[in-house]
Amino acid sequence: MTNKFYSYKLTKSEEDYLKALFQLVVENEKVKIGNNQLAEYLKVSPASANNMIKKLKNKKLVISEKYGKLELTQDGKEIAVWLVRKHRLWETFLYKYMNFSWDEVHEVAEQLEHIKSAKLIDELDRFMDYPRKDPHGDLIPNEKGDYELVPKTTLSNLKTGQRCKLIAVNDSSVAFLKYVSEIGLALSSEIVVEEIKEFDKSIRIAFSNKTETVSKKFADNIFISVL
Amino acid sequence: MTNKFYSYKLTKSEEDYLKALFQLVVENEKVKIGNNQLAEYLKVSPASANNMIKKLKNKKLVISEKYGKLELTQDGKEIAVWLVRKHRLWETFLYKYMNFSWDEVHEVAEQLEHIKSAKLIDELDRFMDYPRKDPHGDLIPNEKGDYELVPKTTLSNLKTGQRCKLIAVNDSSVAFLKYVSEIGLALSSEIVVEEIKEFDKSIRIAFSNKTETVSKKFADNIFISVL
DNA sequence: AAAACTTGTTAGTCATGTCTAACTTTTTTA
DNA sequence: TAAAAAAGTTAGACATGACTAACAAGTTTT
Repeated sequence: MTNKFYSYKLTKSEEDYLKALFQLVVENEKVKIGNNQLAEYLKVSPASANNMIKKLKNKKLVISEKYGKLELTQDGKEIAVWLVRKHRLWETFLYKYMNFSWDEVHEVAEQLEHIKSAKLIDELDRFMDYPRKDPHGDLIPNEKGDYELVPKTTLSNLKTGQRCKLIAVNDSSVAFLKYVSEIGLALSSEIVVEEIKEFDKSIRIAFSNKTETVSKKFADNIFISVL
Repeated sequence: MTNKFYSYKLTKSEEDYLKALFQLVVENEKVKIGNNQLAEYLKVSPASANNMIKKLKNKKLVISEKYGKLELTQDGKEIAVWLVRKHRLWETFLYKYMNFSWDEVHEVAEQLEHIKSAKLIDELDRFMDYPRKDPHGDLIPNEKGDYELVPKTTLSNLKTGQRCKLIAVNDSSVAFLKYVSEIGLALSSEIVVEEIKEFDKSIRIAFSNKTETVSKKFADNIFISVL
């Protein structure tokens, strides 16, 4: 309750848009994020996104000029980080205590992140002994709102012969997460790039004594650190 | 997810109305619950309640004739019990693991009970080792939807000299719950009725080596079993 | 630089759920 | 039992947040 951001009294939708903007603008470090990209990301029409952006501009959480790129204000950014923190703490809780699998946590955490109670989040953090990473390998911002961006390279950026370690996955698609765990990849898996097919840039990778061929699209969503 | 009631795809509001109806019609065993009582309970206008009742009648969750009393169908009742189960499990979780006090649990549980995930509730139940009572002393319906009503007598029904044990409190007002814990009453407290004032039916009670005088309204919200 | 394409905006509609004000029906009470 | 009070209903307005369709502004392409 005694969280400065609750004075904004945002709706669930407004929160969704702020978090989406943060993930597009800040986490992906894209140069320019426009209205239509935001709409596509949130699976709404461009008109809906435009409409919401107006509201968030009135509330001084978003800045943009007409026909210009979208940006978050300092407050907008802080609220978004707070939402990311809540999302990741809930994911960790579901995974570690509620027996949820990798691919099940996201959907329920999307609901739980909108629960309004600063105390609940602080206590959840304490209860889990202040975890630093969520089940997908992403860093959890602390209670002061400090966030760190892991410089993320994707598997698709590697050359033949390189070795790497899986540090995170893009968690936005259940189908993708299912696929990842089905073929046996997990956090910290060591992967060797055996071959990159000229034709469609699909990649043959080796890990834990097996070999799999994955598409470029798949590899785009696997974040790794080069070994 | 694999809960039969999710096929109804109810909104948060629809769920609130169903739960309210259950608590008025079934738990309080009132003979007749009308539209305006429902409205008052939910703190909405009679028009709003009327509007929602129409929707729930279309969905075959509520039955009533024009100008007649309100009732839940079997499905309506089962959904409401499921909501009560979720609410009470979350209250228990907040109280036992998140260091929430008696008077803090209700508000947050009101939000948490709308989270859609049957798995989460089952796991939460398992995690807490299948608790039977919530922090206010109310019984938690099991996963099959069996619910038990504790025959509730209120403190205000006792005569001078009678002894009783506090088994539950009405959890609908934070101010009330705060008052209860401030004067030192808790679940299982033994109370003796020392005197009932003729003038306003206020009651002097003795418990844990102290004496307090409480109003009739207060005593109406304290549920006890006679010793 | 004009045409074509992409992106952003506006106008108008719809569903949900709230409200007030006015009206009708039922119940109470004098 | 007839008037008054209480309870229930309807009509119409509003806010939120989604949509489609049409249009305007920027960006490429040729």
